Amino acid sequence: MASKTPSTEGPAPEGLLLPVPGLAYGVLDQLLGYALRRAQNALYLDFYRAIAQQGGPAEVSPQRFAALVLVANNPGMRQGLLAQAMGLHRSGALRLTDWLTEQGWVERRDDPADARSWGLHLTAAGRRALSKLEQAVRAHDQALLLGLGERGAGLKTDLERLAWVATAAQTNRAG
Amino acid sequence: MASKTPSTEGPAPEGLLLPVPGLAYGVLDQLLGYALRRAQNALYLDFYRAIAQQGGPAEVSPQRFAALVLVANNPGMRQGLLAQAMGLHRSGALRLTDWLTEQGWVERRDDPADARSWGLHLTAAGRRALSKLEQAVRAHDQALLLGLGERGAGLKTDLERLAWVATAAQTNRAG
DNA sequence: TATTGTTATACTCTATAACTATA
DNA sequence: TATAGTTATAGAGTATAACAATA
Repeated sequence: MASKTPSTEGPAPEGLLLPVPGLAYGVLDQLLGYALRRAQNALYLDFYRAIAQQGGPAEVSPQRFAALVLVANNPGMRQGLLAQAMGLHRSGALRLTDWLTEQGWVERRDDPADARSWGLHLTAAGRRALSKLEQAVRAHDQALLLGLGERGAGLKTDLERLAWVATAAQTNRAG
Repeated sequence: MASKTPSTEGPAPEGLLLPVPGLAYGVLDQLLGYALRRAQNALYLDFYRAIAQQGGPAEVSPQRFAALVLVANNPGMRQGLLAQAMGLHRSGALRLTDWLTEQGWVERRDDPADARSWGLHLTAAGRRALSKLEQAVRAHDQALLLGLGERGAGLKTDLERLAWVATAAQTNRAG
């Protein structure tokens, strides 16, 4: 490895990433990966709009939303498991949990099975917040599916398969 | 807007973001957006592997690769245009250009039409580097398409459409 | 000895604001 | 007065390493 292993660096799409008329994109136009990046960028930005518009609290990133959903659906889950599920380091899951706790949405309770661990639980306020957020996110997603027409359903399946293929490629190459 | 407009915040997927067996994902499993995030995450990580494996210089992120391609295909393009094409602030394009220049891949020349601007150009080394990188990236992308079978081609089209739909949704909502 | 969570720190990427020089 | 690029700085997000408590 040339230097520090950039393996887990962040991509961080930012502003709108759209084709600029008159610009030549070369290979990029042919790459599935670039099309994926553009789509992800657009959805990411739209996610915030959807939440803000709905009156939901800003600062709820897709990641924070995902964490809230996971805790809601897996009451008592450990922080470390949250980290694993979200592809984060333990310290990252800590920050995430801190933030959710500061919002009053999540609670750390003692884990009866292991005194080192926390069990994460939604508070009543967390359930209310999630309910609103989930509604907004669902509507947002539905609108996209609608815009895609009949291909929408297949797209989701294809993306899941793509994630699988890319991961398998990694495993093969690494292992 | 509720607070500071998080509009252009970075998502920064990190480690591998895969379904953890036994964990309940709730809505996430139903969301196109989450499937997209997972796919993007997997491809992003695989991109580095593909480049590193091919012997290419590490630290070449998808973004840096894209910038290199853009400069190659639009000789003399201004930094500001690069920023626009990549959804970045001017200062971000500056850093990006600085890095490419440090690698000896890109050169800033005076823009004959506007003394305030630079014209960005690939160096000979840049052309060589791009040639190697492009080969690796193309192979990487091809492997993914292959893994997807007949749905691969359609997927790219669908993603482009999805980006368009999400962007239109934003514009409608904002405007 | 390994694991869970924490703390402190550093690194990367991005944006904002103020500045220079051109237009 | 507006634009291109720069500089300096701040902010969000992540990782690393060392530590305490527990397994």
